[in-house]
Amino acid sequence: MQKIPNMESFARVSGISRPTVSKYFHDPDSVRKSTRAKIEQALKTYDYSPNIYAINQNRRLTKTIGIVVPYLADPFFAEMARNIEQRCIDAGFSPLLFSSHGRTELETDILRSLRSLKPAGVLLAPLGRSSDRDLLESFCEDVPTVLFDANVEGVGEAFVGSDNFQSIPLMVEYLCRTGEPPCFFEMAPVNPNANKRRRAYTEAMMGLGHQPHIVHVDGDGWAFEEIGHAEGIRAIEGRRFATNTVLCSNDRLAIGLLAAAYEKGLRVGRGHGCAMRIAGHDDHPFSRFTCPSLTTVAQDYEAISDHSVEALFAVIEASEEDRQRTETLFPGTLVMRTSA
Amino acid sequence: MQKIPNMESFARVSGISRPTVSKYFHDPDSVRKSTRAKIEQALKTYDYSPNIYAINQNRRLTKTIGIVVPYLADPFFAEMARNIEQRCIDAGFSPLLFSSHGRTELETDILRSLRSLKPAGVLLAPLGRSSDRDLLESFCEDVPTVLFDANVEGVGEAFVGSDNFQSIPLMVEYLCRTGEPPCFFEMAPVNPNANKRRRAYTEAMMGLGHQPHIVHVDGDGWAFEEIGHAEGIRAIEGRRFATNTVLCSNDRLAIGLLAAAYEKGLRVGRGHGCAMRIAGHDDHPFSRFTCPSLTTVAQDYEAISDHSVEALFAVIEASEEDRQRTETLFPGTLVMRTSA
DNA sequence: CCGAAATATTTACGCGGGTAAAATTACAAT
DNA sequence: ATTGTAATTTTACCCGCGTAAATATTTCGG
Repeated sequence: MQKIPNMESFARVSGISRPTVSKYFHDPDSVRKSTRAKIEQALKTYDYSPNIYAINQNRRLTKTIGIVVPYLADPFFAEMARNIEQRCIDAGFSPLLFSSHGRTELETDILRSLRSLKPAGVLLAPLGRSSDRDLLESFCEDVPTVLFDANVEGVGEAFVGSDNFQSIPLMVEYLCRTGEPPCFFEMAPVNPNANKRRRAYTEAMMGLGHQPHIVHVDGDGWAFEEIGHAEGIRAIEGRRFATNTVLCSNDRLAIGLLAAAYEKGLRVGRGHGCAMRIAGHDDHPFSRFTCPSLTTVAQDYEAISDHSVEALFAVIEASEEDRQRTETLFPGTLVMRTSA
Repeated sequence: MQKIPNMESFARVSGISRPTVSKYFHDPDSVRKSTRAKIEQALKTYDYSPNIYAINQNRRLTKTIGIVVPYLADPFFAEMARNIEQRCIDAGFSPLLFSSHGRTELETDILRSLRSLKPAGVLLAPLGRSSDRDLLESFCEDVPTVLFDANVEGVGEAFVGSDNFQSIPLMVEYLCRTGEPPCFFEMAPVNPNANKRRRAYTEAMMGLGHQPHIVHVDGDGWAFEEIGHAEGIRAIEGRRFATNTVLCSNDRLAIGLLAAAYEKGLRVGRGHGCAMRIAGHDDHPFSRFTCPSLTTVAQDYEAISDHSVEALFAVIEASEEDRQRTETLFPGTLVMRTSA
């Protein structure tokens, strides 16, 4: 199949003028039927596709959409990104995926290069605490941006996430009802969610008339399992868990703690002969396959990603005026498995 | 800080001609020192960066590098991609990351749009069996491509992966030496590696004078843990494992089988009181945190990604002539944990 | 079959910057 | 100071396509 270098030549061989061909590529239905037939015939005979760079250079807003997640090696974000990507494709956009890998410099680099790509919009799950707020703000002024997963107050056109103040009490209530009230196992918070979860835990416990017990451990970065494991062992050895039930700030931490308990010979579960109960939060894709399987709260991945995308499209289509920032929180659902 | 719309204006305010500024942006050292100082001074005073689309449109080879993996929700590929991304950035390229999500159509879509991006090169971990070979071939003719993880015979400028015929025998030998000879637990192969591993297993067993036992289970797609779990339970119930030791085709399958064994009340490990031993292959990032921790063969992630990138750079810099296709296999190392 | 509105196509120009070749400059050696 | 040469800078002309305005064509009521 003969390759055609540019639209000019392609227009010539299809017997149509170049601008009409250009119209066709933007919207095949915008040209006369007979014209369209001619073009599509030519498309079968010759190998041609418009040059992406030339297309975008002279257009005010491109068809690309940036997706930025803090840590792609976390299957939670990988799944989320997958969902979002698909929605964008379905809507005729070209998604570009970036991961900050938990590093502030990378996030800023990504935003910088994203800005020069002039994307139609960006879906951003920010690092959170360690994000460069000034940069974020100025970025969001240039590019329609929807935040998801982690909120940064006042930044972006919308925020979509899950409602920690609903999900954590849900779990606390369940744990209290079925056994000893839980301690809360957390690490240094990487984003606002962690803080909210701690507060939600404390409030829920107080509400039920129990004394909250927070086991706070050190550890930086995104190697949550590692932290949960190493610090879990230390916490167990130091008898830092006041009750036999531990609610972890997230599933990955719980997976680490599960490994710690196993190593220390503690049987985890709610049956007889079990020394401890462990619960998580997020319904991580691997939580079904831990031993024992992890009782957790499922975030509504799909609702969050779907709604994020829709919110972004709404912003893109709306004019500058209606820039009413919205925050949407989805409730979690209890996933009872065998660990608690 | 005042925004400057294009290079023309920027050149004017810095008192230099546009083409010289253009040169500067390609290589700051290629202009006279005094010129560079002027430009960098202006860069501090005004806000300007060249338009990406305009830059690339008229250049034969861009500075973008495509990275394509079959399934990004698999932390193995996520880690790999992270590594590769970083190397590309360090070398002054702009990596773009894509995931086929295990679907052939998506892989072809990605390759198609990648081709029109005119990337300097592409690092591709193909789906394997379900890849569109014709498309792959024609793609590789247009774009310098290095395959990694899964090979497609004869396609691309190079292949970099791990040596299944070294790693599997390593594990088989270890398992035979320390207990009952292993069965081999596998699912329908998604790529050539799976086939190689089965053959390597069979040969290794024969070589040691043992009868190979292959437990082949059904299951499509990339939900390996799910398959390992569901089919693992059936295999255990049906007593399909001829010995108490199971070598899984990969870690994710092993994670599923581990969950199955746990549910069936079978204690896994090599100590007394253990009913079975389970080993994996890949050293998946989560394998350290399974219960019990998974004995496996570590693929040399870093070596593979590093070498892939270097191979690609070599191809990019070399001329058309020296297109000697190379295959590089890295050996695995035994990671003894507690499951076998 | 006519004429006006609605569509479709063409004309003409611009976008932002790459890059060969010409012109200028710098620098070292006479 | 002069000259030769290498390094820089300019000149000049593209690239491939978007898009407003002008023109042509179709559609359709009457």
